[in-house]
Amino acid sequence: GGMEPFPPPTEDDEEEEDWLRPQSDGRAAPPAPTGPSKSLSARNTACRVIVHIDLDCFYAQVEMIRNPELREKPLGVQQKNIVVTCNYEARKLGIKKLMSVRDAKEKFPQLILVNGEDLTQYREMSYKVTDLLEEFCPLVERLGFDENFVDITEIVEKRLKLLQQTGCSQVCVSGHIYNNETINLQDTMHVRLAIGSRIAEELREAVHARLGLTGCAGVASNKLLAKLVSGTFKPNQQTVLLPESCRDLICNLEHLHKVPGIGYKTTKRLETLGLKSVCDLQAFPSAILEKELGVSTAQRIQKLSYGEDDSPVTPSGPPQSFSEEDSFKKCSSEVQVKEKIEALLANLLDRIHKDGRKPHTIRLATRQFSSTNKWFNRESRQCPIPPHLIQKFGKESSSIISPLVDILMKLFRKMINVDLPFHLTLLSVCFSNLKDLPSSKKGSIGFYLTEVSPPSASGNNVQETEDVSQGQAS
DNA sequence: TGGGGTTAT
DNA sequence: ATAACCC
Repeated sequence: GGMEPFPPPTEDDEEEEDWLRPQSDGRAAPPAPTGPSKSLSARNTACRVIVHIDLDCFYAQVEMIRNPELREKPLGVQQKNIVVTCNYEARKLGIKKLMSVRDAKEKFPQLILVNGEDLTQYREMSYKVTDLLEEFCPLVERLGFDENFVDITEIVEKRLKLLQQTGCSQVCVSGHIYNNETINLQDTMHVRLAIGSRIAEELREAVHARLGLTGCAGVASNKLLAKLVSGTFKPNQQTVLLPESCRDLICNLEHLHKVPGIGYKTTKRLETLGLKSVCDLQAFPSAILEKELGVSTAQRIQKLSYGEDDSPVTPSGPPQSFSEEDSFKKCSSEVQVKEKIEALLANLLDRIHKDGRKPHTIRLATRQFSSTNKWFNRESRQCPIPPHLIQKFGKESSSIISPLVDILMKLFRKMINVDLPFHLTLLSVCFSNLKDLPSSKKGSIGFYLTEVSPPSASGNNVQETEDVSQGQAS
């Protein structure tokens, strides 16, 4: 049959091998050689086909899978006093994301709430989705727990050639076409996007069949557009954007803040300049914009306002950091701080153990109470983890936990003067700078990299974390 | 407003 | 270490 089975079969051909194999580590990859056999997606930015996959009310879906009784009932996922997300039964009743529990109960007192403060289940399901998408194609970039970008240019290219060989002139679109545009078979980009829509359908179907999750997809020629178009038909549907409707999509955005990449701060500054809409930004003199925001941001966001985005789909690979945080009304003694830290640490050590890599940096973050500006006043201190402790990460947590608590308490005292009264509303512990095992195995790639690597400018390439001048919190 | 994440400076 | 961005 014409349908291809799910992981693309390793069938035929020459240079295919190149892109089918993800590098062992996506981000540590050396600068790409610009040879003649460079993959098309990286060479040609104008002709890409990108899918954005956005799971429907992700946390609520995970909870409904865990407890199917909740399926047909209005369900909210609660963190502290907030309903962070809810299923569609609840949305029908007017419950909104990030609504306070008070408002939600007022709207509908029988609303079922489950606590979603522990992200473990969501995180695990999230990576199952990403892993599944990676079976189709190595270029998968995560955005939060519930969104992924997939660069399917190469798959589309392969199917296009197949179609051309068989002389088949029929192309069928899956799902919606933005603005109800019609496909022009003479236009090769139209045909590519149509093929892209079939692949998007297959991705969504695989996610549903294998994991039981539904979601939306957007198909377009870059990440910005794919993301924007994926939301046009909302639960469990998909939409493809043809180039002719690009303007339409971008100009229909009611506000600058809706453009991914233009956040709270830059929206405020743009408003200061008198800009209100995306069209305002398109028409604004670039020289003035550059003076206000700096050349790089100015040029980037002005391109975004035209729907242009040449940023690549960067494979996320394994996480760069592991963190856990807890917020509360009040924490005001060192003893309380220590208790909170111990709880955060226990879960983190478990996660790091399962990951297998070793963190080389540890960070503590706090939020201090302040009546004005309650959000955003976070501070942090970090330091390298002493080498003798790094080794112990794989083993039982019993021997490593108390030295880590000691380090974290030192970092805490560095941030907070404990001789004065304090009032914390959040504590967060983060492990980062993750490395594979010390790995001095002969014959492994690590052997050659560590032994042959040239001396750094400082003349020391071993254990140079340089996070903090003193080496450790003191 | 939660409990996470990323990259750039 | 912070600031911006994303969910």
